[in-house]
Amino acid sequence: MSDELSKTYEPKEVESKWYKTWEDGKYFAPKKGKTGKSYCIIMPPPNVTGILHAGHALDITTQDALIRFKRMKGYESLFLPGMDHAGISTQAKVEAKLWDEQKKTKDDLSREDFLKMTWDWKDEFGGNIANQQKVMGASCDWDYSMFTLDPEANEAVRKAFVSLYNEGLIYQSDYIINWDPKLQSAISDAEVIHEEKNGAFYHLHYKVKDSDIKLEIATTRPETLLGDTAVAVNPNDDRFKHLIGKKAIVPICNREVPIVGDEYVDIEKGTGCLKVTPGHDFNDFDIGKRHNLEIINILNKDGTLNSFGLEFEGMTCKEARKKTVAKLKELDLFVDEKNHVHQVGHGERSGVVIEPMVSKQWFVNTDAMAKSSVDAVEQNQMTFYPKGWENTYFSYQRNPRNWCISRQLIWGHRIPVFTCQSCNHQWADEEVDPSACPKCSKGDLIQDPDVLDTWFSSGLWPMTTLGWPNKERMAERGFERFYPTSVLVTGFDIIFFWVARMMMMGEKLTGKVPFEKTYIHAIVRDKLGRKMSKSLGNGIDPIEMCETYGADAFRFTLAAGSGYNRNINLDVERIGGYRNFINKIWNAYRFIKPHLDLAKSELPTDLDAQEKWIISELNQTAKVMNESIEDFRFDDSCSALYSFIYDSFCSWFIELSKGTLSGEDLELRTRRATVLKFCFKDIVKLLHPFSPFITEELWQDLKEPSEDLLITQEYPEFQNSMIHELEQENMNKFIEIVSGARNLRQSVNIKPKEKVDLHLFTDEEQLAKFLEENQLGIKELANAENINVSKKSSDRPQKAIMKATTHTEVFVPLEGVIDLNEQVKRLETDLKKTTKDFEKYDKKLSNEKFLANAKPEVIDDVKTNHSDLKEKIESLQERIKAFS
RNA sequence: GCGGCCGUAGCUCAGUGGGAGAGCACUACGUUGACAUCGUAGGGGUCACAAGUUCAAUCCUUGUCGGCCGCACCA
Repeated sequence: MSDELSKTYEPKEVESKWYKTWEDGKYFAPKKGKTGKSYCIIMPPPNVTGILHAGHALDITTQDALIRFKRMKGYESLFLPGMDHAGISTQAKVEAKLWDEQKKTKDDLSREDFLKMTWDWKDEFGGNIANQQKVMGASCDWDYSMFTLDPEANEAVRKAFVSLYNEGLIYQSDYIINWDPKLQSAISDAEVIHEEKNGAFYHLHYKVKDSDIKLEIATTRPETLLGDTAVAVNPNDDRFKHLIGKKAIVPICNREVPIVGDEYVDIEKGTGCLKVTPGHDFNDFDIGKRHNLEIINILNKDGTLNSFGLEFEGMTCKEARKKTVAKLKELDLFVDEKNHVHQVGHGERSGVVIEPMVSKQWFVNTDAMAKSSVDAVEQNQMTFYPKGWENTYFSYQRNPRNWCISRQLIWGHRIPVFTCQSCNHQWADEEVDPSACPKCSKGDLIQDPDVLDTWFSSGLWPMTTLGWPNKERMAERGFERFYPTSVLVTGFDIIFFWVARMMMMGEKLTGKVPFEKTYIHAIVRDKLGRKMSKSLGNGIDPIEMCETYGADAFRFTLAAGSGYNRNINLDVERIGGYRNFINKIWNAYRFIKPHLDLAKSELPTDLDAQEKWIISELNQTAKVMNESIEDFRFDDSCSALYSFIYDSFCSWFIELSKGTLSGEDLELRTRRATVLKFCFKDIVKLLHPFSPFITEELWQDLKEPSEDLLITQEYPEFQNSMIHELEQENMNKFIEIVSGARNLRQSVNIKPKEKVDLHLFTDEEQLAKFLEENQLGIKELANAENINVSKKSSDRPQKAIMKATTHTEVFVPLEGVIDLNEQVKRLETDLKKTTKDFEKYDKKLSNEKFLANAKPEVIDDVKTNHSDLKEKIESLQERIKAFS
C-alpha cells in the first residue's frame, strides 16, 4: 500500500492481489486453531458448465462469511468446493450442440462417442464458475475440489448402490412413473411441477355389454380411453352397484372391460363412474393393481400414440384428444364438454407435459430412511435455521414415496447392475467392469444401460467429498474431523431434492447425519420481487456487480439482506449504497493514517470519557457480531457494524478526535491515536468475514510487523473489561445536546460557519461535570464560541432560542430580532408531543393494578421516563411563559 | 381440499407483552482538509380490519379481508 491513498477506494486490483496472496499462501487450507475444534461447510456443487448467478453469489457470501468467521475464531475450517455433472441440463446442452453442428441426435452416435463429446464440453466450459467464485472471494480449499463424475465419486456411488441393492432397498419394477417425452427419460415426482392449465371435462358414453345402458363418464383426457382396461364405480353407489361384474365397451377400440367396484371412486364427484387407465394414471394404476387389471401402454417414448392408438397412431396426445372427441361425436357417444381449470404436470427441466407411464425402472424404497431422517430432526441431531423450514422437510419426509432413480440418459453414473447372459443372474457390483458372473463364472455380461438420477450422487456428497468409502482417502481428507459437517447452506427449493436425500443417505450409510445445521437462505429476486429469469432479462450478474461496485460491497449488500427472510429483493442501487459505505471506511482510514506513527500497540489504561465510550460501543458491536453470525442473522451483523462504523466511529469519534489530533498536547494525541488504531484494527477484523478484501488491504497498514494476514487473526470477542456504562450514558446525552444545538441553529437559519454561544442548564451534577470536561468537543461539533454550564436555578438568557433535552436545557442566545411567536410555536409543538408521552406514563403510575402486576424493572423504567419527561415539560412550559 | 407464511414509513424489510425502528428514497441548508461514493437537520406510520385475553396488545387468541407458497386432487 502506498503512502498516498487515493480519495476513493479502487477495489479491482486490491481484490485480485489479495485473492492470489491467500491462495498462493495456502491460507484456505484447514489448520488447527486455538479451539481445537473443526468446522466444515461443503459447498452445494454448482453445475459444471453453469455460470454464476445471484443465488450462487448469496451462497458464496453466506458460506464464506461463516468460514472466515470460524477460521478467525480458531476452528480448523474447511470450505470444500465441487462441481456437479448436472445430468439432464449438461446432456441437453451437448445434444443441442450436436444438432446445431451436425444435425445429429444422440442416437446417431455410440454411447462412447457421445460421452467423449460431453467430457470435451465439460473440459472446455467447466470450471468457469470456480473462477467466478474466486472473484467473489470464496475462501475454499481448492485442493479438495471434486467433480461428481470423478473416479472417487463414482466409487462412492457404486458402494452406496450395491449396499442398498443388497439390502433390497433398491429394486427394479414395472411401475407407473413420470415420463418426460422430451428427455425421453423417467423423472422423479419431485422433478414434476404442476401448473394450472385451461382444459375441459369431456363427458362420454360407455355402453354396457348386453344391455341398453350407457354409462356417462367424465374425463379430462379422452384420448387415454384407448388404454382403458376397466370402468370403476363405488360399490356402495345404488345407481351403479348392480353393474359390477358386467362388461363395459370402451368406445372406438370396442374393448370389453370389466366394471369393477372400488372405494376410491367418489360418489359425489363427476358422474360417479370412472374410466380406468392403469397404464397412464397414478390412481388408476393402484386400482388396476387391486383388481388385477391389464396394463396397456398406448404411448411411444416421444409421447406420441403407438399402435394401441389405432387410427391415431403417431399423433401427439393433444392432437389425438381432438380427433378422439370428433370420432366420439361421430359415434354418438359424446355427451358434453365443460371448461375446466386443472393442474398439469410439467418437467422441471424440459418444460413439457409429463406423461404418467408404466415402465421398468429402478427405485429406492425410502420408507425406513425417511422415517429416521424425520427422527433426526425431531431429536435435534440436525436443526433448521430458520426453524420453520422443518415443516417443509417433515411434510416431504413423513409421506415418502418410492424414489425413481433410473434415467434413460448417457451423462451420469451408470447403474452398476449386471446380468449374466449365460445364467440370467443379476447382481450389483462395486467393480467398474467385472469380468465374470459370480454365479456361473461365465464372462458374457451386460450392464444396465441407464444412469442414476443426479440427486442420487448428490445425496452422498458430504461423504464422498470427505473420502468415503475409501479408508485411506478418508484419513487423508479428514473424514473423522469434518463429518458430520457443521452447516449446510442452501435455498428452500431443494430441501426435498437435496437436504432430505443427504439426510437419508448419510444416516443410512454412516449412521450419522451429514450436517448439524441447515441454514435456508432467501431467494434473490429483482427489486420488484420478481424471480430473475432470462426471459424477463432482470438477472443480476454477480461478476458485473463485483466489477462495478467491488466484491466487498456486493457481499455486504447480500449479507445485509440475509436473515430469516424468504426473499431478497435486490436493487442494484443498494449495492451502490454499500459501495459508498466501503468507501467511507477507506476514507476514515485515510484520516487516521497520518497519526498512526504516534500510536502505541497497547491500549492505555488512563482513557478519557470519549475513549471509554467508543471502546464500549466497539465491545458491544463485537458482542452483536459474535451472536448474530452464530445465529445466521447476517442482517443484524451488518446493521450493527454499519451503525457502529458510520455513526459511532466516523460521525462522532473521528469528529471528536480532530481537535485533539491537531492540538499541541502530545500525550493526548498519542493516546487518541492509539485508541483510533485499536478501534480500526477491530473494525477490519469484525468486517472481514463479509468484506474480506478492503479489510485485508487496510490490515497491511495497521498490523504489527510480526502479525500475519488478517484472514488468520483472532475475531474480536466481547470483554467485560471493555464495558463503560457511565460513559455510554453520558455520551448519549452529549449527542442529544449537540444534535439539539444543531437543530436550534438550523431552525433560525444560522449559517454553518457562524459561531454561536451555548448555555446549558442541568441539575445533574455528574452530567454537568462531563459536559464541562468535554466542552471542546461540543464547541467543535456544534460550532460554538463559548459554552456555559449552569444549574437550573440560574437565570436564562433573555433573548435566546431553546431546546429541552433529557435533564438539560440548551440555549442559544441571539443578537437582533427574534420571532418570538415562531419560537413559542416550536416549543408548543414539542410540548404537545412530550405531554402525550408523559400522560401515557402518568396513567400507568396512577393505575394500582399496574403497580401491583407489572414487573419491577418495568415500573422502574416507567418511573424514570415519567420524571424525565416531567422535567422536560416544566422546562418547556417555563420557556413558553417567558417568551409569551 | 389440507398445511404453512405474510400484511409495520413512498420502497425493501427488522422488531418486541410495557417508550414505533433501519437502509434506501424524499425535503432544506451546506465545498471548515477523511469522504459530494460527503456533511447537518428535517418530514413521514390508527403497526390490514374487528372482537377477545391482559393492569398493559403492533406483538398472544379467534374471526374477516388481502397477498404469497408448499402438498394433494387431475372423474
